[in-house]
Amino acid sequence: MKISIEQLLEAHSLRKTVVRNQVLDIFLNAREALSHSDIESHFEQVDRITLYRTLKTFEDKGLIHKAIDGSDKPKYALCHSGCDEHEHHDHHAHFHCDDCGKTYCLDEIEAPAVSAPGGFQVASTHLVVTGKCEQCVA
Amino acid sequence: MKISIEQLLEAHSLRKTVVRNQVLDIFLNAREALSHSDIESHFEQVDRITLYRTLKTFEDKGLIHKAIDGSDKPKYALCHSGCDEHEHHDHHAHFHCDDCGKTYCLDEIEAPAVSAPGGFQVASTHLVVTGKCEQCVA
DNA sequence: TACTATTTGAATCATTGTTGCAAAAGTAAT
DNA sequence: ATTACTTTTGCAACAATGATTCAAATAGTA
Repeated sequence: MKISIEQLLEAHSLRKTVVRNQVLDIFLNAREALSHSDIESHFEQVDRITLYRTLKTFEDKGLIHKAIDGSDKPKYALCHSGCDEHEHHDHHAHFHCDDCGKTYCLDEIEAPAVSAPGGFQVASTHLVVTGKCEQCVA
Repeated sequence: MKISIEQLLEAHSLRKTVVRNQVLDIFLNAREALSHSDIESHFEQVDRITLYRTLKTFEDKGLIHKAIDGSDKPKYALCHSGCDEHEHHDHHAHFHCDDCGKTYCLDEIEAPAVSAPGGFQVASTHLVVTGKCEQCVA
């Protein structure tokens, strides 16, 4: 059973627009996290700025999350569920391939809880794993 | 007992220049990881490009390491020891303050070993902790 | 259909980062 | 100290990323 794009937008109280539909479609068909330019190259023509704003909106509303991978440019991936306007609940690790540069969500691996040294107040932890992905190992 | 800047450069077979001395001095006196612009603002006038190259050289040679903190701009901190041209040995976590944006090395906390899913070949792991730092909690 | 709020696209600007080349500075040998 | 050689620096030019402002287009609703 597949979640429709329209349902996703509606569930997060976002208007259904052409750009948002297209961007969500790209995310739904992607197996790795996507950077701004990754998404841009899926389009024949889009306004870069609109894309920035769309990504920001999606992140704010809890449809996608930033995949911290240690690279210079931010990448995004779909949230699974339970994320909304008020809080993200993605605590899985992310894998970054040193060869091809792609980033994958490792949904099975949780970032460990950490007790920070005195004075520091911990809000969340992120685990980044680097190495070679399936394609690049072969 | 203090390690001199000259010794540091010599140990990593780097020429002693004015810019490198100044940049190293800044790192030695910093308690948090520094971004390119952080360092730039310590100078009265430097060439931005020279700074980029200096940081790259220092990282390549194992004097500093990139502190992955989930922010958009890379930050760097001094390596403690044991890092050289061929390999970095910094496996400690990094703390990123959501308020002030500063990033600190958590030398006591190690990134956990991880067994990635089939096909993925793990090279290294990084642990990023976010929250509020001492100053911002107070 | 008409009204209102949101979204989009275009222009403009700021920041970050790279590359090529000539001048300057460091290193080593005479 | 002077010379010769290599590395580093500074400058110019360029590319990519990202934010802001404003008017036109579009979505949602009465």
